[in-house]
Amino acid sequence: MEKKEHISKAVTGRLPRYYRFLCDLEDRGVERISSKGLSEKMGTTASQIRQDLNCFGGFGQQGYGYNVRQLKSNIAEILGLSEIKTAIMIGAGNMSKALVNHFEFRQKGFNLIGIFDKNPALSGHILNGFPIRHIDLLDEFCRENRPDAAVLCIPKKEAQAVADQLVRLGVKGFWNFSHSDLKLPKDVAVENVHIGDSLMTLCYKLESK
Amino acid sequence: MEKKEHISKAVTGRLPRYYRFLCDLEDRGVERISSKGLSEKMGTTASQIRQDLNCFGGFGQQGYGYNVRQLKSNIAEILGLSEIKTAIMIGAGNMSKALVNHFEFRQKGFNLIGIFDKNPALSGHILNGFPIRHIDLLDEFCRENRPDAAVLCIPKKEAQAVADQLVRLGVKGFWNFSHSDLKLPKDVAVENVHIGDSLMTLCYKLESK
DNA sequence: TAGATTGTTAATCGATTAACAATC
DNA sequence: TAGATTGTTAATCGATTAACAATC
Repeated sequence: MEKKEHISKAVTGRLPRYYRFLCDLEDRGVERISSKGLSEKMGTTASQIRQDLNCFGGFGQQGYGYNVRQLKSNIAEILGLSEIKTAIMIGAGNMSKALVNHFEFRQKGFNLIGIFDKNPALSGHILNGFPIRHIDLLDEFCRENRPDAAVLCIPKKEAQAVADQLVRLGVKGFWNFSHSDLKLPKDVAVENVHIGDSLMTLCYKLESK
Repeated sequence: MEKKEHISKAVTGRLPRYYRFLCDLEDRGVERISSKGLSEKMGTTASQIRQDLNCFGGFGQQGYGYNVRQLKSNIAEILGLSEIKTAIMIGAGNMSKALVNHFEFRQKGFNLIGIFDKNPALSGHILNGFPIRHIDLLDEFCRENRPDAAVLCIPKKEAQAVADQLVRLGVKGFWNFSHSDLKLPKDVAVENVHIGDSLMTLCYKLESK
């Protein structure tokens, strides 16, 4: 019932997965689910699910469980998915193509509004409806359009400099696919997708069996 | 000095990042580093670093710190990077292209040995030196080449079925880029790259500021 | 030797699980 | 009402941090 003051990273880190499973349940036409039922699907404990959700409010009903559609919408609200943010993409290589063509930014709370690349040969090309702009136009574009976030699909060496530039231009969040750890002001949000670390972890798991 | 019996997931999850920073230090010609020095670079505590490393052995020296090259090689050994494993890739879309062209599998402990796609039109095409094979040839190929792992770059709906097939064929590890959670036997290793979850997390971080 | 820094134990902190009264 | 299942508190477990003796 009571909203907690501070929510731990452990909890917020699990919210997207809850959301994903609730979307799935809704798609299958499931109307209600108990913490027990959901825990079995997700491979966690009912206790943890209830504990997690109650950080944000009492979304369930004793004797009934949780209404799938409602809980999904509650979590969407918590995640901020309904307040669509704007994002630009830096780099127009294969990773960018993969994201632009196969990834639903909108469903994850973002509206892609521009793509930039330093290669002049790409300028003017269209990526799934988006014209690629030269990186020199970044300043102007940002001043006019004030993007909330940037997706960095550029090499390691270029990432920090571009990120710094974007911070100066008011960008408040980074989705970082460059294989590097960025040093940025504390009020700037960063989500790293370190796929190299992920593959090494798989290597370790295979090794230790 | 003593190797621990069981290593927690929290610890092993940090190893790739240690490795990354040590590679970086080596590249810059740094010979030695103290836990304090490394902790400052990485934004952790010296205590945690020493604690983590001592799960696997006493790699440092009192009064000196750690030898960068040696520690890097120790961690590579722990991660199993030197025992190269074989991997195949399922799906030959943009994500696959991005990985094949820009990602160093070898450095992360894997040798890519084949790419498969269900689209016959792609069969025979070459991706960065790798011929794309039709998915119908998967069984035969696996029986002959016994890949250790598979990289799944296919849509959600197809992922589970292909994974099941591959498990039957002896594949022991999955690097999963499909936007789904796979249900697999416990002795099979899975590393999920849920980029959707990652972007939602960024959305949340932006929201809560 | 004196200074530095590890390896390791003990103390703290946080997260997960268990239990159960509240209540639909 | 009786059964089910939540919300929430208490107990357990694990992970991080602090401290310091060992030692290079």
